[in-house]
Amino acid sequence: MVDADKKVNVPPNFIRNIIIEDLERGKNEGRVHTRFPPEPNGYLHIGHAKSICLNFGLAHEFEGLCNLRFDDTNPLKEEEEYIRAIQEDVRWLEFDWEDRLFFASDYFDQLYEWAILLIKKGKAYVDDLNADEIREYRGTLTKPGKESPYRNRSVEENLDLFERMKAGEFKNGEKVLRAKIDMNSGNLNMRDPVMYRILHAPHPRIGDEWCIYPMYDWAHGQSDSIEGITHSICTLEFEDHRPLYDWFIRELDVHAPQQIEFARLDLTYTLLSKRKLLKLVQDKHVDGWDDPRMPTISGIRRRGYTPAAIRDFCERIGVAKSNSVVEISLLEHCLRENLNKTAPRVMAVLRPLKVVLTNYPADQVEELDAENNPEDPAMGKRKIPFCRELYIEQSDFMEDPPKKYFRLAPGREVRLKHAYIIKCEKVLKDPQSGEVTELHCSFDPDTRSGSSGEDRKVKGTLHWVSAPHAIQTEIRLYDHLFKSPDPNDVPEGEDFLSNLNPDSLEILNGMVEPSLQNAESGMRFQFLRHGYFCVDNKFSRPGKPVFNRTVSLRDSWARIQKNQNG
RNA sequence: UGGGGUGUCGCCAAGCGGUAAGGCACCGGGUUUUGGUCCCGGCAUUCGGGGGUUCGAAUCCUCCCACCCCAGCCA
Repeated sequence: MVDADKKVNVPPNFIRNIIIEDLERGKNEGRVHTRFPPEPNGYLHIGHAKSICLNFGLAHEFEGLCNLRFDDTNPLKEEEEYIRAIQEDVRWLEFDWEDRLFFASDYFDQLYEWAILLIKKGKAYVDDLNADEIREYRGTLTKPGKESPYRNRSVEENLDLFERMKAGEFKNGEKVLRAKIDMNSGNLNMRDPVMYRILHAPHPRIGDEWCIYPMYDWAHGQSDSIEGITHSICTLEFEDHRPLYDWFIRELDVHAPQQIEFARLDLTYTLLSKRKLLKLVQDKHVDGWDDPRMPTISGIRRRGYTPAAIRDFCERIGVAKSNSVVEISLLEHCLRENLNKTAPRVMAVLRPLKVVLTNYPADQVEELDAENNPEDPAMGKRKIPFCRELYIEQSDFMEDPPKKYFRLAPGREVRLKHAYIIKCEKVLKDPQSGEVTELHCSFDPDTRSGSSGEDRKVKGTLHWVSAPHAIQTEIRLYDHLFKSPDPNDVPEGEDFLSNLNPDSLEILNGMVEPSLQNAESGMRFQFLRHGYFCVDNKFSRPGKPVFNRTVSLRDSWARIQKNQNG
């Protein structure tokens, strides 16, 4: 039974429609079984999240199953570390493969037997051509290929040679096993594709057992078949490979999964190529795979993104076949929407400006009530200290303010959030630089929040912290890693590195309210009027949190200024 | 005429012969002790282009155009 509630919440897409049709026709005995098949050669990124959400989401929606399978057919590029990290990331996104963790390497024996079967059927042969020769013989996009001189060896000879390949009698590159299909096909994948290559290299998971390794094209479809996968969902570039996968399945006469291709995710201001992300890591342009500016799952996790926001995003972008580039603003919208409801509000001053309340008793400290989240009263209240000396944001004061500036200026009044209305009486400056160093203000004792005088209205409300109680904290402001919406859009002769945003990280020494003293790694907050921040899981120490800006709040004042300045 | 795909608002994306959903972005207005949130309103006479079929076409036919993928013993 398919849950009707689940159905209405999920927007329609063509893959879902295909599955619904299949189910109506009773295909696959009504089963839906998908899989997420990463290669453990790098960290997962937001593009993989789209595939994860699709595969696990569809399985969940139709009461089916989704496997996690590592396509570990190339020991030269794959590592144990990636296998570990990928599982952590999928789990963090809150998907569960239960006991169905598989590896293509689980199937190497079966694949080997099937290869022998194809040899016996005269559908595969051992080729002595080297890599360059194979390329030459393959022909070009517009020119048909030529048959290898070794193409018509006897079954017996092929069997013997293939066995000796496995036994380690030949060096890397000396021989390959190829499928015998059609050197004239317009589809290059059908021009006798390589099934096995010789690689005298240990496999990160199964060690030295093999010195011949199956190619992805030979391993992938059969792995899906073995697992009883009903819908093999993959990206567009494999569309051309489908006829080959179908050919193998037909020759082997085994369960046929249905491959369906969709367009991979592309995002503005970011790069989603494993190769390029690896380069950023290796060349130290970022602080590892989990740098908060990276689009990797581990990076955005460290940045403070929530699994719910990512899942919501993956649902909203839809699934289709046209190449598309999604604006990063949609991701940020999903994040803000989620964090708005869940993140407790606190006050933090990023760039402090001292304020002295001249008519407030020097030795007095008040404990004021502050709601933790106006969106959710159940989150309760906390106490914040208030006294004669405070810090406000430098940008919340201007000596000569422009029109529509609602903040503090000489002679003007503002409300301090959860506290009193204050009035700027005097501006102190550095005689040398002319820089504003301190403000002397008066406060109106009748206007305390929660008191009868609180309904007096002023234009602006500022956040603040009590100077003697505030905790000095490192605050890291992150921005897009690239300054161009399309990082690959560069002048002739340059590469994406020239589009790196030099201002993607700004480290500040801010002042935060005392309740944040013991905030634990990973905790998320809204810094009032600034944005959402989380406690960094790498640089924080007990009692000494470091905050990452996850995403800023929407800033309509910035927009007004921008429009005013043309 | 190498093969395989895709073209609906600035960005995604529904739609599958009955007269263009929705989200993001953007622009107005209201509420607000976050210039946040929330609320209300605006935003494609038109679906890559030309022909055709039909009472009726984004949806069917036809020709054309643009863009993406494929020549790894990578995945």
